[in-house]
Amino acid sequence: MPTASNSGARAARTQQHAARTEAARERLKAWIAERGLKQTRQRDLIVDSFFSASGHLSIDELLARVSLRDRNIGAATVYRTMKILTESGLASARHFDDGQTRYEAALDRDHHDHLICTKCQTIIEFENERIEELQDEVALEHGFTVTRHKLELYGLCGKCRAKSDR
Amino acid sequence: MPTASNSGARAARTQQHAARTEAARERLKAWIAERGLKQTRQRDLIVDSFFSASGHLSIDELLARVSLRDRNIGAATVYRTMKILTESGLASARHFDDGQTRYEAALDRDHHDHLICTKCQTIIEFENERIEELQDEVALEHGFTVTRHKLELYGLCGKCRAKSDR
DNA sequence: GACGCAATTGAGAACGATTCTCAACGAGCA
DNA sequence: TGCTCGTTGAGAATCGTTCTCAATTGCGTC
Ligand SMILES: [Zn+2]
Ligand SMILES: [Zn+2]
Ligand SMILES: [Zn+2]
Ligand SMILES: [Zn+2]
Repeated sequence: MPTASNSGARAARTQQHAARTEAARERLKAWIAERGLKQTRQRDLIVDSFFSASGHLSIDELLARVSLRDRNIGAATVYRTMKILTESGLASARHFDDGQTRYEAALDRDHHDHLICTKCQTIIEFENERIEELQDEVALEHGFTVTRHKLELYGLCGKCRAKSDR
Repeated sequence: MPTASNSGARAARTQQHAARTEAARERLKAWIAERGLKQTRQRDLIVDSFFSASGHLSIDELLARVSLRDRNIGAATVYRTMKILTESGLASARHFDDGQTRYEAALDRDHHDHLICTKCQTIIEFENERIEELQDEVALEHGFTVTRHKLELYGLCGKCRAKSDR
């Protein structure tokens, strides 16, 4: 039974990713056409690899996935494609404290912030409406108009703390 | 009268910086001695330049100040010295979204977060106890133990918004 | 004050992430 | 099918930062 429900969950996730990839490709196609750009085999492959993965991918990680399908795709193309995805609003770039830019799917996604385990690199997403409100209040008190913000909590996740407590 | 009060305020600030610089030098001396390191003319000059300035300095900005007093001090030495100040807890490194590390004095300073104007680069500091509490709550809900966090609000300050509204 | 040695320094090389350059290639359109 | 440009891959270039190394200099010891 656990096996069945696990594979069921996995199948659902896969299907969800497939739908998401599909939608992303549609939107990108339109965005690209609007500006007289071109759809290429490389871009399709990169976009596919990106949306069929989950989480917060670095260029290296994405390139690794892409290379499995076509080892001739260069890093520059991956950088260029992610820039396009970011500009079109389909992905968003995040700069955590590990030195490299990470990208996450932004398609129909709400705003959220992150909890990051400094030991195992697990990233957990959260939304807290009250914090968002307080941020606006703080900004207002200082005469600021906030256009974006970054809230990252770094620490140890439950598993890693358990290990280090031992 | 405004001139007098301005110069008075300036004098008070200068004096405050002088006291701060003094205290920092004391502490650094002890910290350095404890580990068998050495006090050098270059370090003294850099530490002096750093603490007598205010705000969030980049290495470039600090090096510029340092160079006014001794044009032979190399960038590597500034990097090395700021690393020591950071490790000793006298300064803290911040990574805003402009690509370079910025340092601020951390001597007897409470935790605070930042509001950053993306137009004129003004940085305003704030503390909000309620936000800090909510962060801990969020972390707890996810089984995390937070060791540090980053909260940065990017937007336009009052002045810059007024200009762009025109 | 001189001595010895480890710590420090400055200059430039090396680094890692990212962007740029450029010649070859290939989408999209007539 | 042929043209025109946008795109590609590889390597050079860039930028902030760290490393390397030979020369220098604190600083405890005599
Ligand atoms: Zn963890
Ligand atoms: Zn996320
Ligand atoms: Zn401003
Ligand atoms: Zn600050």
